[in-house]
Amino acid sequence: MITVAIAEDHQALIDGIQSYVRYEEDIKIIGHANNGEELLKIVRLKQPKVVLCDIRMPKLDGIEATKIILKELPYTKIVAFTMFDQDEAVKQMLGAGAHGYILKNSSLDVVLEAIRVVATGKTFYDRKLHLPNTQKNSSKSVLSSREREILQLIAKGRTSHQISEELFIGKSTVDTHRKNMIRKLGLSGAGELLRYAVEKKYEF
Amino acid sequence: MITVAIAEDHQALIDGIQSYVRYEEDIKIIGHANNGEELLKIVRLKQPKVVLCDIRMPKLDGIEATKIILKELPYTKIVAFTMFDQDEAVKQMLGAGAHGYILKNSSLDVVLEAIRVVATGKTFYDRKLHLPNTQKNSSKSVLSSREREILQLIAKGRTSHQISEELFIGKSTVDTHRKNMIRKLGLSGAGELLRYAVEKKYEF
DNA sequence: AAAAAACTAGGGTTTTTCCCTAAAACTCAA
DNA sequence: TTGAGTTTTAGGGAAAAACCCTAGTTTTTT
Repeated sequence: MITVAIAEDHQALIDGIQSYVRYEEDIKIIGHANNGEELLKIVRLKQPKVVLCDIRMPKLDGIEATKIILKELPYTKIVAFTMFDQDEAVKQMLGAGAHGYILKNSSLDVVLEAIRVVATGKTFYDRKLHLPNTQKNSSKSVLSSREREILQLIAKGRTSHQISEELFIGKSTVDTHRKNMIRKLGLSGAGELLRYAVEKKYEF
Repeated sequence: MITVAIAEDHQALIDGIQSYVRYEEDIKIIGHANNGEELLKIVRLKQPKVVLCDIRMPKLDGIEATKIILKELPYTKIVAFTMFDQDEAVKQMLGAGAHGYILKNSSLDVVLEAIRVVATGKTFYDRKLHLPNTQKNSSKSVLSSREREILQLIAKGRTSHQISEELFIGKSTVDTHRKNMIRKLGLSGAGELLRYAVEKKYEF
């Protein structure tokens, strides 16, 4: 029997998972929390084999919670369950010691699979995830890494001139990158690119 | 029998809801989509009585989708189902004609309740929601309604010139509004305003 | 080694924003 | 109802930013 605790901001999703798991004979959900602090209490008390854990949570986020849990109870297996498919989020969560990483836009079957896999001591990464191998993926993306770097700054509302100063390159260079990105992405104008940049930060 | 379509970015949540609703005799989920465009197709084809709709979705957001659906099929009841408990999101969704608004951190029982209530023609607002007093809030807002209207268009990446044509006013007028908003919000430059506009649309 | 892609950049043109000023319309309270 | 304050409207010119064309250098891929 695999005992599981869920930490998840959205009660609706917890309810859904519980309903879905109810008739699985090998998995039992022994507790759930809506924030990181609650999760810690539950884990200390009930010592689940697997923790399913959102990254964005009130009070204590999933990354910090993971570190604390693994320090206190190193045999706990932790699966990150989140909407973020971003370099930083994945990197930090894995850095904290998570054993699996699945995305909320995957089906609940993937969740069950992940729980079963990490329970055996193996790791599990969502097939939709495209960035643990940071090297290869950067080349597959439409935008080059330099372009993405510049896009990050554009997303903050910076102008080409400001960006050129931050990156120690010429304004014209930033302009060129900007132009290329607009072309690659099929956009028209600086405004649309900025909009794209801000929205894509959260990986729609 | 209440027929329901779900539009939701996160497949995991759709699976959960479907599992949860399976044994409810009066509610039947006849389709689900992971983005706004898919939702439109399903709604046109199957004409559900109730649509459960996330705000943030790829391709077409919940607000735009709601407007389109209600124009084509005015008897459809739409419930916004989202993580955002923010003025702007609620206001816009209700402005688009939504009949209910529930939060993802409420339990799935609330979802069922909302579906049943709006199906009878009534409206349903999550108890956790704390801003239906639209009058007071809009006057309390820093920006005037015209300014917010323009900010909407700025958020789409439009230039002052484009906005002036859409609103049938002079470019200089849009410029002035833009300048006043930058001042009121304590920002510097068009880029930061655009960033603000895109982010604050859903108040992340 | 050649080809392709990425990164760099200058200079000139066009577009957009920014700034100052100001009038008409509307709002709300004295 | 008068008057002060706010909102919406707008012009013209200066400044800034973006856009376009071209092109050399470096890096990566084939």
